[in-house]
Amino acid sequence: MSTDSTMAIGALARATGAKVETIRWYEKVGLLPPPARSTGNYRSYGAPHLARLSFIRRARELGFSLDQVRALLGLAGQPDLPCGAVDAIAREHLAEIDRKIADLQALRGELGSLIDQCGCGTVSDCRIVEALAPRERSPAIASRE
Amino acid sequence: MSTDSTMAIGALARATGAKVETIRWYEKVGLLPPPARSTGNYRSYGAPHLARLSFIRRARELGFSLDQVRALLGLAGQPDLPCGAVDAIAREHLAEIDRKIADLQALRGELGSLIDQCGCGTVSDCRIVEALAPRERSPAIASRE
DNA sequence: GATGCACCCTGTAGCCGCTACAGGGTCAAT
DNA sequence: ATTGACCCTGTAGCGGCTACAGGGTGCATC
Repeated sequence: MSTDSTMAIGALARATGAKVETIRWYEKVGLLPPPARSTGNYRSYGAPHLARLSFIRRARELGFSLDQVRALLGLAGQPDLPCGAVDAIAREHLAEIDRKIADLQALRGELGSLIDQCGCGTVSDCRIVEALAPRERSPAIASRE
Repeated sequence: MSTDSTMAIGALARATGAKVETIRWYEKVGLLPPPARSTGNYRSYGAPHLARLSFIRRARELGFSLDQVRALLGLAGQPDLPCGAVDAIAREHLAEIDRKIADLQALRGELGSLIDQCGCGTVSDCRIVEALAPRERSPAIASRE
């Protein structure tokens, strides 16, 4: 049949949206198994590689770390286990996302109110600089060397 | 007077909450000017350094990049300029924070609904794995090699 | 058969913002 | 004299790639 679905690294990259260098790097760090090589020493990928790399890409898009991806891949290969472990990884990641959102929102609030207070005169009476640099270069402190 | 406010690197670290290595690194990348040295070649910091490092720390806490901090420090040293440039840096940073928040919230939504759909049976019918790995290891694709 | 071009290979260095050593020197107190 | 806390320089590592340099391969075209 003509469905001899092997491809070189560039085709795999196009099929998954990953960059060629990224694929090689995933191989180096053990996320993708080393594929067979052609006569000219080219990497030759089949459908399982495509599936695995797609998995990795999707998990990365969801923000999982490579260590988490590794764990998920390990679990995905054992379909008879209860999926509590998968759930735990996902929930932990969700909690971290929530933490990051909260941090950024706090930041946003602080920064936003600083910007709102800026009357846009000169730097010397800019609230932003003032809030950052308490008395820097003011005679009271800076001149005492 | 006893207010000879020079200090070694450790004291500066304690005063600002930065780590000693971080301070040396800031010097290396040009954020902090190289201070005077004591007889034993110890760095000797004064009040201007303290103020400058405090500025850096606060800006970093607000999430500015080191390049942005550099720009802000440059502007802060010229008090007679209009503060529009400061404002611009801050607004750009704010916009980026907003972008990150939006990205994370989208992520959170996706991941949250995946987790909600997990009936917590076995891995093989886990929605999370399923969503990540479309048909990986299923006979339809994986076995065709 | 020579040329061109797209693709592939390995290996190394760089990005950000630190952090963590290793292997020494200095200083004050005991 | 010795301890111990501090300081110094220099290098390597983190995550997750990205970007070269300097070559080899494979196929089409003249």
